[in-house]
Amino acid sequence: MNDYRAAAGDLTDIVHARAPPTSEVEVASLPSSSLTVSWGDFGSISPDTDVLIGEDFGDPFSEMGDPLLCEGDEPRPFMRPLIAGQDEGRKETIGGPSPCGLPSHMLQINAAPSVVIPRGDLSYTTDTRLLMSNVAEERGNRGGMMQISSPRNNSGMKRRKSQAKKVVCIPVPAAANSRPSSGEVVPSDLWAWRKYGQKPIKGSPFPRGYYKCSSSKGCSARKQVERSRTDPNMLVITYTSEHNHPRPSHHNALAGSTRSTSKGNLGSKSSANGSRTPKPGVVKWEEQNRNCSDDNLSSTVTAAVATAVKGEMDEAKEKQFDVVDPEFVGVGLAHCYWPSLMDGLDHHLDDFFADLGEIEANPYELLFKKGFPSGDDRDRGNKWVDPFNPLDWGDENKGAASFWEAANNTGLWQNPNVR
DNA sequence: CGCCTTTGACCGGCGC
DNA sequence: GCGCCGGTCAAAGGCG
Repeated sequence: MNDYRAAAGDLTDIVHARAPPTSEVEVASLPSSSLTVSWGDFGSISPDTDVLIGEDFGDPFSEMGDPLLCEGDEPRPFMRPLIAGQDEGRKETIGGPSPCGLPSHMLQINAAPSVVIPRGDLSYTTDTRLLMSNVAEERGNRGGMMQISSPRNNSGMKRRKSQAKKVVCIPVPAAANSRPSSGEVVPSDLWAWRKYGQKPIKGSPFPRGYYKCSSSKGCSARKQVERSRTDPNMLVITYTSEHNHPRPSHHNALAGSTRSTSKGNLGSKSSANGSRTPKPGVVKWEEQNRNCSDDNLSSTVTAAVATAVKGEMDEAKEKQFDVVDPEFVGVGLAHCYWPSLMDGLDHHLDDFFADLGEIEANPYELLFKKGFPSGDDRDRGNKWVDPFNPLDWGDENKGAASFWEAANNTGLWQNPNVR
């Protein structure tokens, strides 16, 4: 049994562990009620159970309910904050079906230091040095029981700036993986972001993209998007600073958001790496409705905006990282809202996002695609589909279809405020 | 023309 | 003090 140590104390630090199908987690001492454990079904990330342990990612689930909490469900014990003096010693089993009965599952634990001690094949403490050493051992070893994604957070490394951060981990839309090293699709929220930099990150085969809010001049909101260094199927989005302006309306957001083109090869330096991606938001409704009958369409599920970050999937493959099933469709609350948006979609959008609140680092806002055009697809001029148009949910999207089938079967139309 | 991405340069924090 | 590294800037060029 490996004894992995999860350091805590930095918002940006997330321990991403791959657990065996069934593991037992014991709640250890609780210094506060800061621990929440949430089920999250993120689609076909892996056949195994994933475990996310980190400290205070900004608690993206806190106000909106758990994304996998089924409608009508009472908050489950593992979905509420654990309470000191009450939950110590309580054990939870990681594994088996998710609460909503969907096939794969991920358990995310937002943990304060020293509060979770997975048992069985998992073990966490807060010993930073051990974390570091195990990171080195485990990197690239998918056969291990777990992987730790970020060695950065430890008491020995100070943050440059004390900034509030929200970190969200989401699965990489599948077609981004199928896309050769040309680029990586980043699901977007409805803020408008302008990419202002990209840097290779030491220890990771994937670069990190830097984005500024372009909705309003002077807005200091930024986000960083990178792939998890240990699980290339995961995107880690780090939000810093707050928006100093209201959330843009849907259309405004799209208008000011990431540029894109349907041309696969522009012959420019930017196209040389194939990183430009179509922007679904600029596709007119009429086009979308036409496209939904296009069998060749690699359509989008929900992405309002897609931006591109140069990826290194080939390199990842060489390192034997898993590449997710191209049929993968991310599962987030946004999906669960679609049925209610079927009628008068435009009219309801404002309410929709108003309901979502102001939590920008929120998985519900993560808008996934139902497949992404490969370079060839883009060359053929295939359009991306507006996720806000339910008619764009074509049958060819098996991943989305399976999701919706499962969701229908399990009553997954959720109210994110149910908790 | 405005906004976008790309990308090399630059800057500052940090470890040695 | 030096080098590494992450984060940001800004020029260049493309797109609508």
